[in-house]
Amino acid sequence: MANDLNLGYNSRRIMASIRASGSQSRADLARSLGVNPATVTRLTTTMVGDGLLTEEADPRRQGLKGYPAKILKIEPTGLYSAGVYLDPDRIRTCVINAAGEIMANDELALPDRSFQSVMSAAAKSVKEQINDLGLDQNRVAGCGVSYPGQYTEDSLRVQRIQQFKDWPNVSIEQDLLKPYFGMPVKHTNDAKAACLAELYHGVCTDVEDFCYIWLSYGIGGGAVVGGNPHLGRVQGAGEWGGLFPKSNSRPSGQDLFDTLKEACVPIGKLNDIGLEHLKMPIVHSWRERAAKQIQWLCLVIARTFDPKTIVIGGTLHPQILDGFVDHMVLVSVLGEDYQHSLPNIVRASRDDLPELGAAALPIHDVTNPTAYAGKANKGW
Amino acid sequence: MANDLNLGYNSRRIMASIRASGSQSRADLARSLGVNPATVTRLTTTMVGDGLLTEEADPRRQGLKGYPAKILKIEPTGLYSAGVYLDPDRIRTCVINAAGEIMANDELALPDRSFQSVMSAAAKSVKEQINDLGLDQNRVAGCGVSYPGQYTEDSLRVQRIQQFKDWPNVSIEQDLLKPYFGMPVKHTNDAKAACLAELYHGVCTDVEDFCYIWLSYGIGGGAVVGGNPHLGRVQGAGEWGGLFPKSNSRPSGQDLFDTLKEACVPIGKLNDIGLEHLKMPIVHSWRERAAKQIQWLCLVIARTFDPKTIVIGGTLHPQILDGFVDHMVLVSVLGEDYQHSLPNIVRASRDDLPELGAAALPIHDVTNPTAYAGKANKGW
DNA sequence: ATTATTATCTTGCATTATGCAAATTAATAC
DNA sequence: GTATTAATTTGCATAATGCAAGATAATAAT
Repeated sequence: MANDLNLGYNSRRIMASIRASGSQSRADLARSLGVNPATVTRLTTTMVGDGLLTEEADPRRQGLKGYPAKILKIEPTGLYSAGVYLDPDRIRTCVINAAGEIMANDELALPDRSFQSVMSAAAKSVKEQINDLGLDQNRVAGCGVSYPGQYTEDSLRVQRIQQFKDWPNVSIEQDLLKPYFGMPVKHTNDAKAACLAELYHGVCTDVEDFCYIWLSYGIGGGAVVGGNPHLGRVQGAGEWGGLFPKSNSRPSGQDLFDTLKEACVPIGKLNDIGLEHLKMPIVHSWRERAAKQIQWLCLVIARTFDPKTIVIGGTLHPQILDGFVDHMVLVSVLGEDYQHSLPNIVRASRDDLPELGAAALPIHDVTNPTAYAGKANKGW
Repeated sequence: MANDLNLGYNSRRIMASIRASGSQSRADLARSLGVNPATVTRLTTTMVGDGLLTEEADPRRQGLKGYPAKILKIEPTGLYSAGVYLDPDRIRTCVINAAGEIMANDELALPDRSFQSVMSAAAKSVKEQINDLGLDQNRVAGCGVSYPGQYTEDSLRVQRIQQFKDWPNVSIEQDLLKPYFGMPVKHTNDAKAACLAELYHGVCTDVEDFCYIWLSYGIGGGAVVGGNPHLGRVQGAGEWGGLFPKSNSRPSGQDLFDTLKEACVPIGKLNDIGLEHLKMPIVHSWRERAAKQIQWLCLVIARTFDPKTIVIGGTLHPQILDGFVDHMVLVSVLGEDYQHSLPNIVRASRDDLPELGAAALPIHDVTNPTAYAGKANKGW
């Protein structure tokens, strides 16, 4: 399957419903999706046969009348996906299963920054993992690639990433990447990948509309509308960083980095920030100021996208990110004139592994109803 | 038809394609929609038979080889829709055809502000127009209702409008309005209705993703994502007004109104602003300041939704709105650190008739693919 | 003038996905 | 042991589409 795996629209809706609402009986699925029970039976029997779903007894249905429902759950071993995260100075790779569990992962130094070297090294690592795990390549949905940085606008609809300026323009249409990996490859930036990680394996599996605030060296993010990542005209949707002009202080990791440097507290990189730094007054006041800026950003998000949930995550020290969420939870009014209750503001759960979101990209392509690109003959 | 009119998914896609790209041959439709020519033939023949589409000779195809294509256009008389706009002190109603032409309209004073009186009066006016035009009720898709104001959050998902505080909570689910009109009724606020007017009969018929800045007494707006209005958690998506705290000066009609009042230039209502006011220095400086605020808003929109187009419209004096657009066109850089070209920023074309957008609501429901709610069995 | 070429449109047949209704199944309730 | 109940399955009908061959109406070539 996988590469020949071509799930129909309602099969994808079944996958989405189980991911969002958990394991369900066929009857439940039929009710919630508004399709005939017979249809669910037919679709799920092939899906169970293909190893995508598993049947098990319903523990909750003890003592009730009627035919005991058989519960359908997503079979972790039914589908796998590979993920690659490209740091400026290293490559992280992984293979995940359908449950979002890391089956294997690896970290390697960048050979050099040429497109060929980077992609060859990444592909080699991924292929090794698939081999070592003894996976059938047909069960691997594809490989996702993510990287830090925003997109720059070019002629045509081609994008380029700042960290790798000498790369050929990697377009979504012309697949430059597939030759390296020998399977479908999709790519996006780290923040948008983090979005997908939460949508598929994190705190937003049951949320149709949410926004993600991704705090790393820069301030990135993304928006999911109707269960689908919304990218925008120049792939700039949800790139909140631009709301904080670089000439001012801003709630970014680079800003904290610079603040520490000015205060003569030398750190090599963001990850070097430890508990001893968090206790420092200068960091404390930075966190207080940044929290207020994040609050303003949440207000802007609430007034633009008005999402159900706002997720905060990134590579900043977890305690700093936790602090931002705590700040928002303590706030009773989001901002001036904001008459509503706060949207649900939560901490990201899968921002520790940036390659996980990348790996979710092919899964999305293969199993999400909104990504369905088959013949369009919806209903009658 | 109409009330029994139940267009399938691909039939709706055909309507959408013709609306967006203009009259097309069946072959063009088949190519652009990615469906078989035979399918287009079958669907369009019934649609022509139902009077939704008309066939005509293709003038451009003179002198070319091959079977001369027959061009399909939307038949204006194939579908009608009624619209109601509720001002705080008057009711405006209209009936439009499928081409968005006003077939009849009316303006009446509010009898009183009770729900019953307002709805009865509006329904009576609409029914009279349908009768006078001699329309088959089955050709009327329904009635749309719009009104100024934002939604307030209530328990459950019920909304209420400030101007009509004593109204029963009008939910989208439980249809309180249908009994008055005897046909399907949908409602939304004036800004979101204006969005639809541009999407169906204005400057955004070919734009999948756009944002609308609606300037009236207040600052409203909306966002269309993937050809569908995005509403948000508390129907607050695109309500940009909240980005300008009321404690400060803001680019709203009320703010201009107050500015004039302070300068001892008494006007009764927004519509009283005439050319003589536009020449005044105080208005000039207000416009300059407001234009900068609108520019900032465009920057925020570009950094959140990143839409293809931003539409500016409303009930402010047209020259003021034109001025905002002109300001944006002259600006070469949208804002600090904004590296991209500007989104397309245009003047609304259908903001003169607020009831028009309301009338587009039922048309959207009946003909838009994204609003298709039939059995979900998209493709194989 | 006739034939070839071309592109659009249409029709017959096969296929896919689904709904409906009746039948089957496995539990509890009486 | 029989009735009731709810989930699931199966047989049959139906809707929507694709494919391929054919019909149609124009221009181009001979």
